[in-house]
Formats: sequence, C-alpha cells, structure tokens
Amino acid sequence: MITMKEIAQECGISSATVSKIINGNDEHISEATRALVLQTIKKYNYVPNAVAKGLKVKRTNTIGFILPDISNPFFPEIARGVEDAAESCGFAVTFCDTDNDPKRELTSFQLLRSKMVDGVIFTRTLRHSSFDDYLSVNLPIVVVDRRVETTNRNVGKLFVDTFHASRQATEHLIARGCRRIGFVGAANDYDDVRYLGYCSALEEAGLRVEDALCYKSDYSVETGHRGMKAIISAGMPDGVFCGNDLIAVGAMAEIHSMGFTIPTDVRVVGFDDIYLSRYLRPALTTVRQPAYDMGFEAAKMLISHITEGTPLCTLKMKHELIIREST
Amino acid sequence: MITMKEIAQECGISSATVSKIINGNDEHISEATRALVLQTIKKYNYVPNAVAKGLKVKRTNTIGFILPDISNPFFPEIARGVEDAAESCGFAVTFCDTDNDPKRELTSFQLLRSKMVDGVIFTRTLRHSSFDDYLSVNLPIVVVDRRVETTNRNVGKLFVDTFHASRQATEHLIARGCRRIGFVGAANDYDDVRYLGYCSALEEAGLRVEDALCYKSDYSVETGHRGMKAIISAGMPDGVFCGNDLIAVGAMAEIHSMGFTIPTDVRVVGFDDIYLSRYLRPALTTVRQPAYDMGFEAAKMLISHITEGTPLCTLKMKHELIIREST
DNA sequence: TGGTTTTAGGTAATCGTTTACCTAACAATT
DNA sequence: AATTGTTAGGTAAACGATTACCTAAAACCA
Repeated sequence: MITMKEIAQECGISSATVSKIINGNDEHISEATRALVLQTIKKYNYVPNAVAKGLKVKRTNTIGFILPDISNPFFPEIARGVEDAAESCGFAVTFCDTDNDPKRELTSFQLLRSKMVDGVIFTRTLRHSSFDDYLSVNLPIVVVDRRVETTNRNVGKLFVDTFHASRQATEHLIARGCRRIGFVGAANDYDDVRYLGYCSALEEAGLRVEDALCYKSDYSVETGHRGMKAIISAGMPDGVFCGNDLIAVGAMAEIHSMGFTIPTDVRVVGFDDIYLSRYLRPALTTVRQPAYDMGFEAAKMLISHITEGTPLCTLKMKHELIIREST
Repeated sequence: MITMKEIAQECGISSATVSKIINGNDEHISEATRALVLQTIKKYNYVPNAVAKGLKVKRTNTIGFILPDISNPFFPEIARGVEDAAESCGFAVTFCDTDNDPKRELTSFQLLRSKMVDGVIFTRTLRHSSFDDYLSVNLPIVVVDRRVETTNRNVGKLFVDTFHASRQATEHLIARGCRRIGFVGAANDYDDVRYLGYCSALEEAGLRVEDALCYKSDYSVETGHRGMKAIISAGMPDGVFCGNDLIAVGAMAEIHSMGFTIPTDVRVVGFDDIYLSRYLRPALTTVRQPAYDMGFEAAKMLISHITEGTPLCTLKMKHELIIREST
C-alpha cells in the first residue's frame, strides 16, 4: 500500500502539503500542485491510511454496535438502520453479539474501546450488571430498545413506550372478548415492562393476573412452544400476549399442533412486527416497533454528537398496534 | 485513556518492558516487575490501544464482511457464524451492506482497506463488475455463497452446489407429479445456476422450459408476488421452484390470495431454509444451506490464513432438501 | 581474576498521518 | 528603502504502541 510520503516524493513536495490538500486545508496551496497531487493520488490509487489518521486525530470514524444476537430477526433491521446512517456519514460500524451474556457484553465493550471507536450503540442483555462500568470511560453511548437509568450526559436513549404498547396489545385482546389471557415473555431482571403492561390492562378490566397463565423464559420460538404448552395445560386460555413475535411464532405452532384454531379458540398477539409476521397464517397481530428507524436515529444521534457535539438526548419512538388475522 | 507510557512511569520502568510483558515476551523480565506491571494495569484498568498497535504491526485483528443486506434473513445467520468465529479468535468484524450496488461494494472495500482490515469476507452483489479491482490490492478475501472465477491464491471460496441443489429441488417437484413447473428467481448477471438447475431437471424429465413460466427479478418477497401472478396469468402451474425462501413467501401469499391451495393446486419449493420457513403454513419445502456454518467456516479459513498462513481454499458445503408441507 | 554468559531491562526508530509553527520569496504599503 | 503582508510550502513533533539492538550488572567458569 502506497503512503502519503511516497505520493509527496513523487510530486517533489512534502507530505504536509499532500495532507493539507487531502483534507481541504488548501488555502495556501497553488492550483498547480493541487492538481498534480490529486492526479498522482488517482494514478497510484492511493487511499489514506485511516488507522494512522485515527491514531493522530483520535477519531476513527467508526462506531460499535453491541447487540444480543444478530440472527434474531428483530435486530437486523435495526442494524440496517444503523449501517445506513453510518455509511452516509462516512462511518463504519463494527458489530458484537453478546448472546445475552453480560460478560461478553463487557469484553465486547473493551474490545471496541481498544479499537478507539468514537461511540457505541447498545442493546443491552436481558440480565445485566450495572451500567457504571460503561460510564466510567468517556465514550458516548446510545442505548436502544432497552431502558437504562442514568442521567449521564454521555448517554442517549431511544425506545418505544413498551409499557403502554403492551397494555394496548392486551386491551385489544380484551376488546375482542378474551377473558382468560395468558402471557409468555422473557424473564427480565431489570425491565419487566411488557409483563407489567399486560398486568395493568388486566387489572383495569377487572381480570385477575394468574401465575399459571404466565410463562417467562427468553425471547425465542422455543419459549413460545413451551410457554403455550404450559399455559394450555393449566386451563385453556382464549387469548395470549407474547413478549415478542418469535415467541408468538412458537406459541402459534404449539396451538395448531394441539389441534386448536387461531383466532377462534385462542387469539394471539405479538410484539415487534418482524417482517415475517404478516406472512404467517393467520397473519400475526402485533405491536410494531420502527426497528429500522430506531437504528437509523440512534446512529444519527450518536454520530452528530461525535462530529458536531450535538447533545445526546432521549427519543421516544412511536409504536403501533397492527391488527391482523390472529385476533 | 491511560497509555502504556504512563503505566511504565507509574512502575518506574520503560514502556518497552511493559510492552514485552503484555505480549508475553517476558523471558528476561523478573517476576517482581511482571507482577507489579500486571497489578498496575489492573489498577488503572488499562487496555492497550489497538489502533496504535495495528499501525505498528500492520495487523488490526479486524475483518470486514461485505454483504448485500443484513436485513435479508438469509444473511444474519451467516453473519452470526462469522461473528462467532471471529470473536473466538479475538477478531472484530465490521459490516458493510451494499444493497446489491456494485459501486457501493467497491467503496465499502476501499473503506475497509483504509481501515487496514486484515481480510474480507464477501457476498457479492448480483450484478457486478469484474473481480480484478479486488485482487490488485493484496488483501485476503473469501467469497461466500457466490461463485467467482479466479485462481488467485489470495481468495478462498465457500459455497454449496447450487446447480445440483436446484436441480434436486425441481426433480422433487417432478417426482411429486408436477408437470407444469414455474421458476421465479433473481435476474443474475453472472451466475444463473438456480435457473440452470431448474432447466436441467426439466429437460432430463422431458419437460419443456417455457419462458412464460419463468420470472426473474430480485430476491424479494415482492418478486414472489409479482412472479407468481405473472406465471398464473400465463396458465396455472402445478409447481413452482423459487430462487429463495423470500420469493417463496411472496409466491405462497399470492397463491393463497388468488384462492388456490398449497400443495393441492400448486406445490412450492424454496431455497435457503431461512429460520421462518418451517413456521409458514404450509411449512415450506426448501433447500437448506448451512448459513451459520458457512459464515463460521469462512471466517475461520480467513483468520487462520491471516494468523497462521494457512492457504485459502475452496470449500463446498453440504446442502439438503428439506421436505415439508408445501410439496 | 579475567573473561564469557545470562539476566533484566533500556534506547530510539518506526508505523502513516496531522498540525502548530516556521521560512523564503515576493508584493504591497508607507 | 524599510516594513509589513501574503503566498506557498516545509519542519518536526506528536499519536501509542513494537522491536531490533544495546548495556550494565550479576553469575558462572576455569
């Protein structure tokens, strides 16, 4: 790989001049040498070494994205939003999956820090330690989709009102006439709002929250299967609110395999609106989170904070209950 | 962020010694100073600056992954495989979506190169320029899932036998009694093997390939919808082979919305076996590509080439026809 | 005791940029 | 003519590591 010094030599000038031209600090550079340099750069297909530059200016134009699992269909859309926003600003993004392991989360963060990323976007693990480890270093962070309690000026937040959304989803079930409504979701150490929203709607309607109708594990299809089986064996429900669409997929499969019909026997609603939800049969009623936009806005916020010093803020995104055939 | 020099100062030694300790070149270092340094590192939570190191040793322990679109469900699984393999070797991976735009592909490559990634994993765009642009720089590459004609020692390859797989999928349709079989897939400039496999099976069985039964556009749900509509309006088929599962999803939706039933009226087979295919109703018969493994093996091959000089090779992965309800 | 090895660690150049400050030449001003 | 300003560009010290080579003391050996 050819270096700036070699380009300079080829042009018979110093590398400082080349640097100035490349970076547009060319107030005091003649048009002639400017042209020569540009031409030489083209000729040798020179591209500046970003890591050398990064070391010098302490900006790598890279952000990190730490997330539980890119192969969980909710995240790729966020990721795409992040990517697009980053790319349009000349930033690259490096991804780290944590598999919901707080230890891996921390080591990923260290890795990114050692690589001098300019900021990181975070979707935290379900069960996690305090956020302080991440605040002590002075790296801008924006947390998306998860709640985190801090007023640190170095962290931005971006989420939908999950409590309300869950409540709304459950209310919808009630409005459709369901009276015995189950919940299957993730066991969440620190932010149980999907469950709380569900409870709130039930109580509001004068319905009891029954432990036997609630199953909590993780956000997987498997959980949907197992949860649904458990709930049904505790007495047939007429509706079920699932913590995410993956769970709903499992729940629906279980319902079918037990010979019941959706929505006549049981109504099902999910959460996220992953792209496939509309293609299920019956198509899944679910709460839409604007995943792409969340990623896009998160990256935009982070990058404009990095490049322009715009303060990080808290953004509440709009959700929407998408009613389809499953209810 | 604290530097190595500061750690050295704190310990009253030179930074060279610290460096040696960190990198395990500590043959000639006393146990006492070793312990002191380690302890000081812990105390200040020091983590070496990877970009400075990268600049010096010309290895960043980072690989790039260039792919069409992370939000297309086939890719996250590959990505996860790449991630896991990389992570286990202490490598990070930075992602670039190209949106199937060859220009964006090239700029992504330049970006990665300027960041001194140690290698890149490639899933090329559907229509693309020559590969020579990528070979002229001396960066190890492994191409996954797409075919590329080169014997350059700097490129590894990893794919399934798509031609055979497509042929097998189509033969399966024929074996199920289909005689008027459609194809809907991507218009592919350089590697039309899914279509060719389809043709091959038809010819073998003495069936004619009819243009009116073939629709080519891109790998999207939309294409499935439009393609199916076009084929049906040209005369009802009794089977259809779809270039990927996304297309199959669209095709199935279209078939249903036109009032036909799968598999009684039409049988459908897809390609990829994205995780949702088994949850469609009817569950989709499809060719399984071992996406996670492909990503994992690709990254492993690339990284062991980078770190140990293992030669890059060509790996053919096993596919499998997964027969489900749609046929 | 003198010489050789070994041990423990230091020196300083280097990786490829950026940038604060310098300079030399010329032009303009007084 | 002396001063000042402007233009075009150069110098060299960073940035934070690594590493080839050096050195000084101690250990060993005959």
